[in-house]
Amino acid sequence: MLEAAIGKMRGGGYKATPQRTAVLRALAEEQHQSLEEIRARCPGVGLVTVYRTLDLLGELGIVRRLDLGDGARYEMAEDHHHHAICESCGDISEFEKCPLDPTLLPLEASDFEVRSHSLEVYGRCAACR
Amino acid sequence: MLEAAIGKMRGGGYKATPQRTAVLRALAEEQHQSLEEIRARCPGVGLVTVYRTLDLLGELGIVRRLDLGDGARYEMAEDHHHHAICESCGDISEFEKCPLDPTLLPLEASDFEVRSHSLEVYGRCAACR
DNA sequence: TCTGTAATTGAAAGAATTTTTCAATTAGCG
DNA sequence: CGCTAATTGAAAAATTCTTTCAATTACAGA
Repeated sequence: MLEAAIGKMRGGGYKATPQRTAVLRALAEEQHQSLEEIRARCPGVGLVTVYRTLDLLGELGIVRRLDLGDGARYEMAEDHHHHAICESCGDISEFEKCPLDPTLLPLEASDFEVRSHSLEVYGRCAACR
Repeated sequence: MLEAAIGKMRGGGYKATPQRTAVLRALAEEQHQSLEEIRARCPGVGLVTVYRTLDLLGELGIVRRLDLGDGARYEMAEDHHHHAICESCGDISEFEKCPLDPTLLPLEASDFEVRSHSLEVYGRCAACR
């Protein structure tokens, strides 16, 4: 999985530096991390490099940036999924099954070409009820 | 509409100051404004007061904060709607018809109590195609 | 394997955004 | 109309992200 990402970098003409792979490894350890959480997992890498690597991985489609109300978070893009955010404890969980009904999308009719979408569900998780 | 919001403020024990109503009026003029756009519409109101008013209106459910990738934006909560964001020109349009199929939501089964959701659709608008 | 070079790194400075502090002002109750 | 707790805003601080630039390094080609 990391190999695939590293290949994508090299394929794009970018160097696979130790710093970049360290950030990648950090991202692979847990989803939805804040910048400081990522930084804590790759202590040797400078702040600026982390930012730049996240940008690069974002452009390559390897990483996605989230903004769920409490600042920026980052996750490996991997498979299509959505987020369920508990308003009580802040826990973020993922679900794969996409509840979007494409036939209900009125946008194509209005000449808007849909490329992607993101869906966030807010509520209370099992533990908090 | 502004009256309703002002009533909600007073009902919550908050004062309806000229600054707060000025921010409300600014918000009513256009959806998805950045902080500076809002500020430009109520020049007499101090920066801190704008931030605090947006917080307050958010707590009261009158205003919603968005984060669509280019920093914070604010909109009157009003009716349930979603956003279509053009990746080319950045234009944000709204659509009311919710394409969520509730029967596909697998969350209730996992004891997650859904309270609300937000859906953003990314792509290219008619003008940019 | 070695070398040259363009890409990359990171410290420091800067910019942008949001929050805190606190003294002065004011909305609205009685 | 006066009192008081809530509100305001200027200044300073905190936080978050970006730019700059000299030093370092990955890796393509010899």
